[in-house]
Amino acid sequence: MPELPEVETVRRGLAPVFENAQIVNVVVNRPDLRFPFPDDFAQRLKGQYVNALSRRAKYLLADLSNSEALVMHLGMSGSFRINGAAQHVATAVHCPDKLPQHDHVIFELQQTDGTVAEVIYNDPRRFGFMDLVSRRRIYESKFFKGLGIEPLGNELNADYLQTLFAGKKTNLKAALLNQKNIAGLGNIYVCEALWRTGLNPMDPVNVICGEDPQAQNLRQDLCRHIREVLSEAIEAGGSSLKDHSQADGTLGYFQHRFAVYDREGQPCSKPGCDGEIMRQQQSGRSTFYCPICQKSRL
DNA sequence: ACATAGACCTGTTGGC
DNA sequence: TGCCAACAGGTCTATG
Repeated sequence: MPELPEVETVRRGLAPVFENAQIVNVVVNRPDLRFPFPDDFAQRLKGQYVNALSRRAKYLLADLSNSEALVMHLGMSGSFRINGAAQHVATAVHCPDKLPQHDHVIFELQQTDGTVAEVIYNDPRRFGFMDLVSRRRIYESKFFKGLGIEPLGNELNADYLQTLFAGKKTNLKAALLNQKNIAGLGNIYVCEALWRTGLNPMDPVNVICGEDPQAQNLRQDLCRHIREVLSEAIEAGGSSLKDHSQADGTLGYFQHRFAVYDREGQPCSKPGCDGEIMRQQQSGRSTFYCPICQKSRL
């Protein structure tokens, strides 16, 4: 589930139960996810208050009262759900003799009104991970050091792309996926942003570099479309592939608005374009694009 | 410096 | 129905 809009959706869903709550218990059901849990993970969390739940790129950050931060990444298949008492019963009735698969971490969070909420991290593929990092030095930590700019902030603009891409030959798809350039985009939203801009994913980044007006416009358009597609997706509660849901169980619906992603063979929806969406592998991952309105500029 | 392939995992889907 | 290959929202490493 997790590119920037999905992680932001998760953050918004979890913030009400995490923020200002006290972590009264943590259950860890295995020694590792993608990486081993840090030493004394549960003990270090127990008793802490959560001051804020924020996001950087595809990471969630819980600021703790002991000045550590809980860093969480969802990998490919990580998700959270919040268990109220009622839902607990419902689960028990539904599958009485079976524990839910892949529930790896359970946070018990005491709310300011005294009730306790359970937040459960589930991750079938275990590409996600959690760590504890000093809050003050978090941006020097291995996860955040070298991470590129936030695409929704002011730093993403035509000049930034010119500086970043000038003289490079990397293809546009790879450059936008590279978290060192812009942090938070993933396979879906890169494909969508390039389609909106009419850029060919296989073209080198220098097709949008230079001082001529057309290149400048393309850079501006790309920035604008990146921001737009991410904002619209956040607005829609993210994209729910498979049966993936938000923390409260509702589904995001941006997947219904994909123009190219997972639409191989379907007609291009750009007005006046009669192209058909193609799929092509780029460094091992599927790229979706319209060969007509995303023609190469070389 | 950069591109590509492979690795890490499990689950789902589509073809035969 | 069963089996098998291909594929999946991410990122890290090794190799050319």
